Amino acid sequence: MTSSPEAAPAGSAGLFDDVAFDVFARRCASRSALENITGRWGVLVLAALHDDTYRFNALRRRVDGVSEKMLAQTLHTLERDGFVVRTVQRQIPPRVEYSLTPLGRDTSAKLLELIGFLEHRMDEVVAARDGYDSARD
Amino acid sequence: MTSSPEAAPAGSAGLFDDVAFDVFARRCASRSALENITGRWGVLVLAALHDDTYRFNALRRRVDGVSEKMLAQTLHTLERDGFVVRTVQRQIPPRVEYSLTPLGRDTSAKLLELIGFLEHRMDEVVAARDGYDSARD
DNA sequence: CGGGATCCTAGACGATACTG
DNA sequence: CAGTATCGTCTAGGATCCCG
Repeated sequence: MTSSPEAAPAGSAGLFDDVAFDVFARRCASRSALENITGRWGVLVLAALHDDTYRFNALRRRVDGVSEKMLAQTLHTLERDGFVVRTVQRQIPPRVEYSLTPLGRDTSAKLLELIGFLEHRMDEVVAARDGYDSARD
Repeated sequence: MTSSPEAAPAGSAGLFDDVAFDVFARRCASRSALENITGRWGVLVLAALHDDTYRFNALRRRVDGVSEKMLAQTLHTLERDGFVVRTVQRQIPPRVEYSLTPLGRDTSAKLLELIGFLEHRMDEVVAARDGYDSARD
């Protein structure tokens, strides 16, 4: 195996010492990949695509608040990283569908777990916020 | 229990219909909470704190690339949301330790799963990037 | 319908300096 | 050591227009 310039520096393995990538290292490729899937819109797009394939505007409606520009940009990034597949059906009007790769599906499963967990324990978060805020009016 | 203005609009439950929070809703409190834990520095801080308690500057060294300002800001946000605890020991020089609440620990466990999964499959991501980039030089 | 191109602003972010 | 304060930069992100 040749050396990968994007991997973590040799000898600085992070959480898992059996892999060459370390998100804690600033320049490691896994850091940017993590940012892409946990980014503001990345998480939501991946989570949405876990259940269904979506067309652009349907996805835009599903991910409440995303602009056209950011949705397009997010989809490009996720496609480049191998999480999302873009399928074009030439016809009038054009029909473009977005779905997940196997990698994307496994990733979104993890994200869905996180989201489900968070939604189930949001009452604790809300309580913490209330306490924190009222403690310093 | 009184009605919560931050919860998802009634009738618009998202992924999990047994909770009142929906990250897909723009104004739901769970959306901002999700952003706080999956944000650029939030993930890494929570992941770092899963194993150890850290002092400010040690954490700064651990999370490669974070600035003082962003670390302080991230810690404040996570403390407010009830994920992180700040413990001050008055002495000279001052000693301040950051650790996780039970909620924070459960959350970081999920994040660690995601990170581990990603690092283990980064070769697929790297390959996808190579293919994508060479396809349109 | 699916987006690319442009323009613009708010806020994210980093570097530095300073305080207890 | 553990921050806060200030300032400047930069880019994420929104609004708009337009084309196939």
